Formats: sequence, structure tokens, C-alpha cells
Amino acid sequence: MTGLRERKKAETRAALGWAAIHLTAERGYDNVRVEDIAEAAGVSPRTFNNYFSSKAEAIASRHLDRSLRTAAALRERPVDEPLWAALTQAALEQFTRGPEVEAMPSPTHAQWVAGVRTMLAEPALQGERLRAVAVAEAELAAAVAERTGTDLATDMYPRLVAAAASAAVAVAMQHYLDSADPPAPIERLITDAFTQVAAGLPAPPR
Amino acid sequence: MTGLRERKKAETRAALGWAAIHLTAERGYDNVRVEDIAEAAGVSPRTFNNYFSSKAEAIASRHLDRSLRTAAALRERPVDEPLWAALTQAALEQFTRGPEVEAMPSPTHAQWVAGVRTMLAEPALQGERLRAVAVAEAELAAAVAERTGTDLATDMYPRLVAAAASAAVAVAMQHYLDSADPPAPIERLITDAFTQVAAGLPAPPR
DNA sequence: GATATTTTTGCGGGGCACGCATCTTTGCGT
DNA sequence: ACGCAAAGATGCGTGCCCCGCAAAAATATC
Repeated sequence: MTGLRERKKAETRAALGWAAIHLTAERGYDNVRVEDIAEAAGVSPRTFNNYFSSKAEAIASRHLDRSLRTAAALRERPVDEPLWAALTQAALEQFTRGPEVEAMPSPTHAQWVAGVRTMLAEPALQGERLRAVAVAEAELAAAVAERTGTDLATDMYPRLVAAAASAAVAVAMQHYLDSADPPAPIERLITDAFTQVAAGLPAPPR
Repeated sequence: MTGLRERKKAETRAALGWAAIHLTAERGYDNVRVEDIAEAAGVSPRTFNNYFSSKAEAIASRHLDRSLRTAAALRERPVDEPLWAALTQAALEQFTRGPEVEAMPSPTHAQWVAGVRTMLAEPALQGERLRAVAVAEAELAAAVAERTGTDLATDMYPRLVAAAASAAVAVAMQHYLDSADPPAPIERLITDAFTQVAAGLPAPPR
């Protein structure tokens, strides 16, 4: 059962995370104070640090949540699906755009994308983002171990798979952001990346 | 030519980095103040921030340097060596222990390892470490692109290779630290990891 | 409705990162 | 050898961040 307490906590957390991202994309990382984020979310500044232990962590929180969902998605895939096909699908599922982005008016949208790009370039945030990916990777490794019947404690295999899958997604996203004109569809990039990794990344003929 | 100026800068940087690691492994991350690190390196506290923009960055600096050396090492490998063999060797080269560690007396050494483990577990450092790896990965990708005649701007291939290689090293290191009793030789773990990745990480028979 | 738990909030402290002005060191041309 | 220009080191001051602690408010339990 989902009590009022838990729901409110989740809402506050989401509000703080979203406010942190929104304000940062709008004004730039160090023109946003914790105080501003707290105000936008309707809580006291002190409360901010009850939810996140740093400004960076708040901003990275959505990325963390989404990354964790990949592991959960893998567990939902049919057990008889081949591993790499299941991984690819699990990853793809995370890239259907949510309503709060879709509902954004178009001219604003361009500014938004630019703001996000600037945000991602901020060194102070990259570390936290990568840490989020690492946390999710552990979950993914556990799911892979379960699915393939390997042992996390003795085999490197599940961790290698999880790391390679994370890398595929990361590279595809980077490629998408870099060459956004014209923007190659992210779905194709992800599929491509997974295919190459699953083929062992052979050196191309020269 | 390597002037006095550059040499002194490099020395100061190294001294700060080493002091940061040493003190942190000894006392724990938040029992070390920037002031202490500066003092140990023989410079003023203000100077610390001329070299590193955070305590975490200073601690991760050696890791960054070592990671960057992998990319440099790849460039030194013979051009006719197959890609994955060259990558494996380049990575292996970075794991011959330096004299300042080798020279450490054995009882102290145990404490040292424990200290380092605690240090690596510190959340505040993990992000910075990962960021260092990411920076090195970009270098590695460039080296791979060069060696394979692919194009960084249009092909995901070199980045995927770099990411997969980084992941192989990271997983091997993690495995090494986790199962350190008995400690499997790191060289074998790395070689194993690279072999699996280059084979496309096929699902094992159940 | 009264009591017990959880969460929020205000306050205060210790530290960190950095801009700016100043002083010192190094490099170089004559 | 000397002095000037460039680069680095230092001290000071500022704004912000993160967190411990204890009181107050909100929610759950009976």
C-alpha cells in the first residue's frame, strides 16, 4: 500500500529534481543556488539536503532513475529472448519521450535543448552523472547474472555485459547530441551500437 | 625543451596529487582538509586551487594520468598488431607497479591497501574518478580512430571500442579488489576481460 | 482523540572554491 | 650581468555549500 507519506516524499523528490534541472538548463549551473531550487519546489533550503547530498546529485537524479529502469526492463523481457536482443529492447524502451517534454512549445524547445547541452558540458555534473550510470550498471549486472545463470561473485561476465551495454547507450547518446544536425534517430543509433558490441567490435577492413 | 618552470609546475602538481592520496588513504576523505594537503606539498592553500579545482580532482589526478597513458601506449604499439591485441597490451603496461609503492614496507602495505579501498568507496570521489576515465576514453577513441582509419565524427566505432576497453579494465580492477583473497593476478583478469569483450560477450550455454 | 513516529525547518559551524590585487620567481633580450 | 616582461605563488575577502542538532509540524496508529 502506498501511504500518503511515501507519496509526498516521492513528489517532493521529483519536484526538487525537476526544479534543479529546469533552473540549471535555463540559467547555467552556477547561477542557480540551492535556495532557488528549494524555493521552486516549495520546501525549505535545509530540506533540500534531506533528499540530495549535493546540487549535482539532484540534477543527476532523473538520469539515475532512468538508468535504473533499464535494469528493471531487462527483467521484464521474455526469458527465451536472446540476451543481446533483450538488452537492446530494454535500452530502447527508455527513450520514448515523456509527456512533460513532448508538451513543450516548439520555440522554447530549441532553447531547452541548448540549455541541456550546456548543462551536460558542466564538469561539476559529469562526475555525478557517471556515478549514476555506475550505480545502475550494478543493477543491470545483477539482472544479467540472473538471466544467464552466471555468478556475480566469481564471473566477470555479467559485469562486462552490463558495462558494455551501458557504454553502447552512452556512445549512442553522445553521438546523437554531437551530430544533431541532421539528428539521426536515437533508436537507430542505439540498435547499431548494440549490434556492433555484440559482434565483438571487429576492426574494419582498411 | 623542458624549462625549469615547467618542471617545477609538474613537480608541484605531482606533490599535491600524491599528498592528497596519501593523506586520504591514511585518515579518510573528510578528515583531510585542503590546508593539510597544501602543507604536505609545501605550498600555500591558495595555490592548491591553482592546480586542482577540487579536493576530489586532486585525488583522482593520478588515476587520470595513468588512464591517459593507456591511450599513449596504444599509439606506441606496432601498427601491424591486431587492434584488440594492441589494446590489451597497452592496458597491461599500465599495471606494472611503480617504485614508490613497491618500496613500501610490508606491514604498512596492508594498511595502505585497506586505506585505498576505503578511499575508493567514498562516493564523493567516485564521480571524479569516473570523469577521469571518461576524459582518457576520449583520447583512446582518437587513437583508435587513427589506427583503424575510422572517423570520430561520423562513426561510433572508435568510441565504442574505447568505451568497451575502458570497461574491460574497470571490471577487471573491480573484480581484483573484490575477490582479493586469494588475489587473482590482475594481468590474467585484464587479459580475460579483453578476450571476452573481443568475442562479443556471447551468452554462455545454460 | 491521544500518543508515537517521521519529516520539515531554522540555526550555526566548518570548509571549500575562487576573484582580485600584490609580491616573487623565471625567462630572455641586450 | 642586468633589467624588463611574463608567469606563478600568496593573502585576503566573499559567497555558497553541506551537515549536525534540536525544536516544531505533519502523519500514522490505536
